[in-house]
Amino acid sequence: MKTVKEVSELTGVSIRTLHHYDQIGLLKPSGVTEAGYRLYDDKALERLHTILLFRELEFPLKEIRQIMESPAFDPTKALEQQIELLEKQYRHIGRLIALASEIQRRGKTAMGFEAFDKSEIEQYKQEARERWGNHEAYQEYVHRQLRKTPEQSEQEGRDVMIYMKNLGDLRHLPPESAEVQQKVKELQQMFTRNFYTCTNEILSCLGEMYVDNTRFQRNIDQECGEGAAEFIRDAIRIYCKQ
Amino acid sequence: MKTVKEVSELTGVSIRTLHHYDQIGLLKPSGVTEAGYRLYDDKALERLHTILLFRELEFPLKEIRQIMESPAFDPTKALEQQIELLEKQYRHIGRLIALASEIQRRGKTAMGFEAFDKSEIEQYKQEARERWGNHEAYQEYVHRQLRKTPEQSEQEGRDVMIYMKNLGDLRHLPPESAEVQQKVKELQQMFTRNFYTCTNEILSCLGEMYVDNTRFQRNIDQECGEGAAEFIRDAIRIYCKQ
DNA sequence: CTTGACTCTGCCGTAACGTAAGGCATTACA
DNA sequence: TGTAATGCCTTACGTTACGGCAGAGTCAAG
Repeated sequence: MKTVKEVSELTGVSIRTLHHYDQIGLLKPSGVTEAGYRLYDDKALERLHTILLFRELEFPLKEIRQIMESPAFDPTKALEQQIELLEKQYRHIGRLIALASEIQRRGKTAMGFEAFDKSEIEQYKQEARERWGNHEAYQEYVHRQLRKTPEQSEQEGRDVMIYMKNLGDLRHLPPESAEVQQKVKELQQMFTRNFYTCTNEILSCLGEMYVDNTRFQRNIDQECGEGAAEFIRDAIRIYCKQ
Repeated sequence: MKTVKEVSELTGVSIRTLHHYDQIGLLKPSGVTEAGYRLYDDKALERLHTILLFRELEFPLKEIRQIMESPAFDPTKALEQQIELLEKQYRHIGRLIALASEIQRRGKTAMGFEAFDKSEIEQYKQEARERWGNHEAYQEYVHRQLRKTPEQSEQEGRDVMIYMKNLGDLRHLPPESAEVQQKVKELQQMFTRNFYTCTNEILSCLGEMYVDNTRFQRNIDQECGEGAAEFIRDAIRIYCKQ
C-alpha cells in the first residue's frame, strides 16, 4: 500500500493528478486510512500504467474510463479510431508547417508589420500545398507500412511484382496501346489500394525510379524479362501525360 | 461599416468569437452605434484576416495581440519559434502514431481488456522508435528544405559536390586510411549542418544510394572522376562500421 | 403596432490539471 | 513530551478559446 507521494515518485504523475483521477473516478485508491489518506496497491498501480499508456496516445480521460470500465467498449476499434485522429492532426500540423515556412521563405520583407490581404494568404497556401503534396503521399505510405505485419508486407511485395509482370509481358506492344495503358491504370489503382493515394505525379516518379535505380531495374528485368523496366517507365510516362 | 453578422458570414468566424476578440482587446470594432451594436470597417476586416492567419498557425491569441500591437515584437522571430514548436508537436504526434501502430500490429490478442505491464509498454516504444528513426530524419530534411529559397538550395547542392570532390580526389588512397575517413566525417558533419541529423545509419544509406542510383552514380563519377561513387561508398561503409 | 430577425451583456461549461490557501496527521529529533 | 518539519487533505480559482444559453433591448418591414 503506497501513499500518493510514493505513487507520484514511482510513476512520474503529480499528486494533483492522482487527486484528479480519484475525483473523476478514473483511478480510485485501493483504500483510505481513517484520516482520509489515499492508499494504492499494486493492482491500482498496474491500472495506472494502462491509463498512462492511453493518455500518452492522447485519448481523452473520459474515453479511457469507458475503455477500462466496460469490456463492451472495443479497445481495438478505439485504438484504430485514435490512430486516424492522430493522423489527421499530423497531416494538419504538417500543412501548417508548410504554410508557415512558405510565409517565412517569401515574406521576409512583407512580414514587417501590417496586414496580409486575403489573396496573398491564399497564394501562400496554394504554394505550400504544392510543395507539400509529395511529402504527404510519403507520409501516408510510411504510416500504412507501420501498421502492417511482416507477412502482409511480403505478400504485398509479391502482388506488386505480379502487376509488373503483367505489364512487362506486353512489351512487344507499343507502350501507347490501349491494352498497355489499361494495365498501367490497374497498377496505379493497386498502389492506391495497398500503399498510398497514387497520383499521376507520384506514379511518374515511380516509373523513373524503376530505371534510375540500378537495383530496381535489375530486379524488374530479371522477373519480367530484359528491357521490362524501361518499357514500364515509357508506358507510365505516356499514361501520365494525358 | 458591417455588423457582426455580416463580418461573421464574410469571414467564417462566429459572432461569439467577435465578441470574445472585442473583450480581450484583440479586435475592437471600428465603432459602436448608440444602441451598442458593433460596427467594423475595412481596416478592421483586414486586421481580422491577419489575426486569422496567425490563429491558423496556432499562435495563442495573447501572442497575436502582442505581435500586432507592438512593432517591437519581432514577427519574423515569432514565426521562427512557432515553426519550431509546430515541428516539435509534429514529431511528437509522429511518434505517437508509431507507438499506437506498434501496439495495434502486435497486440491484437493482448489488447483484449486488462493491463499492460510497464516492460511491455517500453518494448513497444523501443520498437516504434526503431521503425520510426529513418522516417524522422526524412521529415527533418523536408522541413528544412521547405524553408529554403531556391538560391539557397542551389548553393547547397554545389557545397555537397565540393565535399564529394574532396573525398573523390583521394581515391588513390585506401578507403580505410585516416585521411579518407576524416573526409567522410566532414561529409557527415556537413549533412547535419545543412540537411538533417545525419546518423551513421543514414550516412550508410546515402553511400549505398550513390552507387545504386544510376543518375547519382553518373553525376558523381562525372564530377569527381571515374569510380569515385564506388570509392565513396566503400569509404562510408568502413566509416560506419566503427 | 406587432412580428421576427438581430444584437447586447452576462454567466456557465469545457479538459486536464497547476497553484495556491488553510487546516489536520504523522514523523523526527531534542 | 514538546515542537518543528513534512505529508496529506479539501476547496477553489486560473488556464484557452470560445460555445451555448438566458433575458433584454433594437431594428426594419408589414
